[in-house]
Parts: sequence; structure tokens; C-alpha cells
Amino acid sequence: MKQKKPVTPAAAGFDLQSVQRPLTTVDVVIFSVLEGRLHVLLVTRPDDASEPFPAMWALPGGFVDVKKDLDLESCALRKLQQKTGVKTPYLEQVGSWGSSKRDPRGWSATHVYFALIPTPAQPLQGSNNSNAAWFPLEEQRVRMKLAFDHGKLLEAAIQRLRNKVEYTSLPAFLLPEEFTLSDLQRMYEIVLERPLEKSAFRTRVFGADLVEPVDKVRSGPNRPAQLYRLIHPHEIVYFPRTFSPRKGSED
Amino acid sequence: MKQKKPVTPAAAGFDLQSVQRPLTTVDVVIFSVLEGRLHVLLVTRPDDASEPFPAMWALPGGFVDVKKDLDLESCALRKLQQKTGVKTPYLEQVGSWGSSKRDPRGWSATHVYFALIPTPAQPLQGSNNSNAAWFPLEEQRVRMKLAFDHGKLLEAAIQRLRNKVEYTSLPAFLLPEEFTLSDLQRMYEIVLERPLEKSAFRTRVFGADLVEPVDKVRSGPNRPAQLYRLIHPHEIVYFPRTFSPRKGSED
DNA sequence: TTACTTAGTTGCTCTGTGGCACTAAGTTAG
DNA sequence: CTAACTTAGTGCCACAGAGCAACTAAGTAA
Repeated sequence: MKQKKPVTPAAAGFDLQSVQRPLTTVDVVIFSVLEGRLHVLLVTRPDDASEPFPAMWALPGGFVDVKKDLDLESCALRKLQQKTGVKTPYLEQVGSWGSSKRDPRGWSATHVYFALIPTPAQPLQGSNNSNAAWFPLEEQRVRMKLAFDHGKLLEAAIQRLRNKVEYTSLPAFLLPEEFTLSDLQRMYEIVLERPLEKSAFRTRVFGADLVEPVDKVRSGPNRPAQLYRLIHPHEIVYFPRTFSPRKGSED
Repeated sequence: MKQKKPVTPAAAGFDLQSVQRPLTTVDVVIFSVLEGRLHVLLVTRPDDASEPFPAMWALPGGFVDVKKDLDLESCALRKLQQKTGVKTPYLEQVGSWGSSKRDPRGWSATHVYFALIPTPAQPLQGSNNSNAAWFPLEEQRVRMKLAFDHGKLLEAAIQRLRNKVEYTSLPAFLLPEEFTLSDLQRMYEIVLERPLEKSAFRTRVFGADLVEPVDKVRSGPNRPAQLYRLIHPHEIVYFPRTFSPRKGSED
């Protein structure tokens, strides 16, 4: 509602202040693979009657801090770092959800990101995490009901993840720097919840120039496996899609 | 910053009011095909020195109206309806962009949607549209610089559109209810900016149960063409992706 | 030395698509 | 009436990648 009717400077300023602004939050869906299953990190809401959804499990997140956060992504990174200590995972925006009803405190919009981090060595190495825990995903959900519309947000993030895994190198970000091809295949299978063909998988991966061998092998109780690392550790690789699979020469 | 330190009701209420809230807007990238090229609808900013980017071209959009808008999507639909008169196009969220710097008036976050509408009969049949116009896209951009970061938003929307066209039925929404297969193929070719193979295209479309023939043909100076319509006019169809082409039985 | 396990390869079949030539069905020009 | 033209729609072959399965490779453990 601003169209073409000329506004005086005073009126415009007044308008900006008086217009009710929605609450703005960022929520982060943090995925990792533990014990062979996809998990998501959740935190408990403060156990205080004045807060909405007290003591319930929720996605880590909170209000954008106009003073601290330069932009939405750094806000998401900040919240992720607070909870996990991880600095540079894979981070991607899922989308935003806003309505008058999703937060009892008023009209609110949240910007949702998802992050992929390698299986953490310690359960949780962040600072104050007594109230955070990993939950396994079953049927695209966690077992209990989450605060706000976080159940819906989580489902959307999983959907996005699983969809994108079909044609990208995303699962590589669930692994440490060096990994075997079987490791990588296992990550795909865990996320997709279906087995993949070994040979087809390998042709795909090699054909995409995704990994390069390092001069090491992983030894175990059986045949040692070649270790690989990502050629471009911070780039996501798209496998050729439908329509014109001819060549990998799409932009 | 809310963690587990117990907050008193008073404190929480105070916090909510005093915390500076970012500005919240919605912008819509409206695509249509005119004269065989992909166009986008832009509007001019008010020509008033007190407004940011006066008189520049920008994406249609504006502040979320906490009173009027139930949620983000209906806000986008409202803005779209204002500008084009179209009621039920294809509408999809592209994502959100927020930072301290993108709007000189302060920290702001915008939620970006894109819409596909059939080629409009009249240039613009919306209400007050003296300040709106269609611009052709060249090299993923429009010719001039846009207000705010709208150039970036527009590029992101185009990117999303072109990507998704590779494996979905999106271009069908650029056509009227009834169309020929050549019409449909042409839409794909216009968006993708490359020719497609006729026979491969047809097998794809038919294989996906996307269209059904209507009992009419389009006559012209040459062989008449069978007319089709969408089997599910409001659903987007995904063509089978890579990895597991086995059936169209993905969720 | 044998059994077992996981790593990695090879070869076959099957399917969807790219490429291209062909047929079909209308109009317009002579 | 026929030939030329244009667009609609089909048929056929080749090829690349996926599914499938068997095979080889290289280690450990009994």
C-alpha cells in the first residue's frame, strides 16, 4: 500500500515507525548422521510460563539481532556455532514461513536454514548445551510434537534434503574431510533410505569429478579402501539432470 | 540469546517490545512470455525524495500488512492481484533475503516469490498500473539497474525457474488452459533458451501423465494440432530424475 | 591354508533419450 | 487438380547410464 500517491517526507517517516512490524526469527535444522541414522539437533524451550511452548523441544533459533547480525545467513551461522561449535558446515536456506498465527506473541516470520555437519566426535561440544540433543528421524519426522510450527519446518527441510541428495553431492558434507567411496555411498543410502548400486554409484561420482584420491588407504579387518577428499571442498556438485543428460556441460 | 536463563514474564514482555524488529516485505517476480520471450513485470518506485530509490524500477512488492495479510503467501497473492488482476497463477517461494544494508531505512528482510502467468491478453489489466510494465529478460537480467537488491533477487528467481524447468512441468503455467504440444515445447525452449528434440519431448510429456487431449484441434494454415489440457491443473509434475529413474513412484 | 569380509571391476541387459528421417494433414499458389 | 510449403506427429537406430550379478582383490582371523 504505497503505490503512486505522493507521500511527504514526514508522512513516510511516520508510516515506517507506526506500521506494525512482524517478529523476525531464524531457525536452523542441523542434520548429522549418528549410529547409521539421520539425526537432527533440537533444543528445549525455556521452562517458563511466560514463554510460548515452555519446555517443549524446538529447532535451534531465535530472533534476528539487528545489532549483531549483518544478514540472515550470518545469523544462522551464529546460532549454529552456539549450539554445535561447528564453524563451516554446509548451510542452505530452505525458505521462510510467516503468518499471524504461528507465534502466540504476534505476527511472525521465520527464515529457515538447514546445515549438514560431519558426525560429531563428542555428543555436543558447544558451549551451553545441557538443553540440546540429537534425535533420530523416522518417517520424515521426530517422535514428539515440536514447538511452534517447527514440525512443519523440519519436514520441509528433510524433504529438501532428500530431494536434493538425488542429484547433488550433499551427503559428502556429512563426512569428515577424508572418506572412502563406501562411506560416501553409505551416507547417500542413509539419507535416501534405500540401497544404491555400487558400480553405478562409483561411475556417477567419478564422472562428476567430485573427489580425488589422497595417498592413503583405510585399513581394517578386510581389504583396505582408498581414501578420497572433495576436489572443491566448499562447492556442491550437481549430477546431470533429466532432459539433456548429454555431457556434463550445463552451466 | 534466550537460552535457559529463566526470564520473568515482565522481562520477557519488555524484551519483545524493546527489541528492534527488522522491516518485513514481500516481493514478487512475475514471469510471463510475450512475443516469444520471457518477460518480468516491474513497477516504478514513487518519485519522492523521501523514499529510497525514487522513480527507479523495482519488483512489485512492499511491506507485510500485519492487519490484512494472514500469511506470507496470501500477501504475495495480494500484491500479484493488485498488479495483474490474475487470481490463481503458479506461485512459489524463492527464498528470503535480509540484511542491515539492503534497505536504507534499516535492517530489512524480504520474502521473494515468483509467479507464472499466461500471456496476458491486454498489456496490463490490473487496477492502478500506470507505473507497471513488462521487461524482457536478457542474459538472466533486465537491462537497467533495479532498486534495492532487486537485481539479485530477480536473478535468483530466474535461476530457480530455469533450473526447475529442466525437470518439472512449470512452463505449462505460462500457457492458457488449452494448448498444443508444440505450444508447450515452445515455452520450454523460451525459458531454457535452447531447442529441444520434438520426439523426446513428447515421450517425456506423455510418459508423465501431464496432459490429456481435449476433443478439439487448433487449425491454421497447416496441419491442425491436437489440443491438450493439464490433467491436474494446479499441480506441478516432476519428471523422473537421475539416480533412480525406476517409475515415477517418488513421493 | 582356509574362511570371511569388504573393496573394487567387468560384462550383460534394459530403458530413456538424442538425433534424424520419415509420414500426415492441412493451406496456398499455380 | 496438383505441387509446394508448413507444421504435426511417428518410427527407428545408437548410445549412455542404471540395474543386476558375478567376478577378482586384499586384507584379517581361526
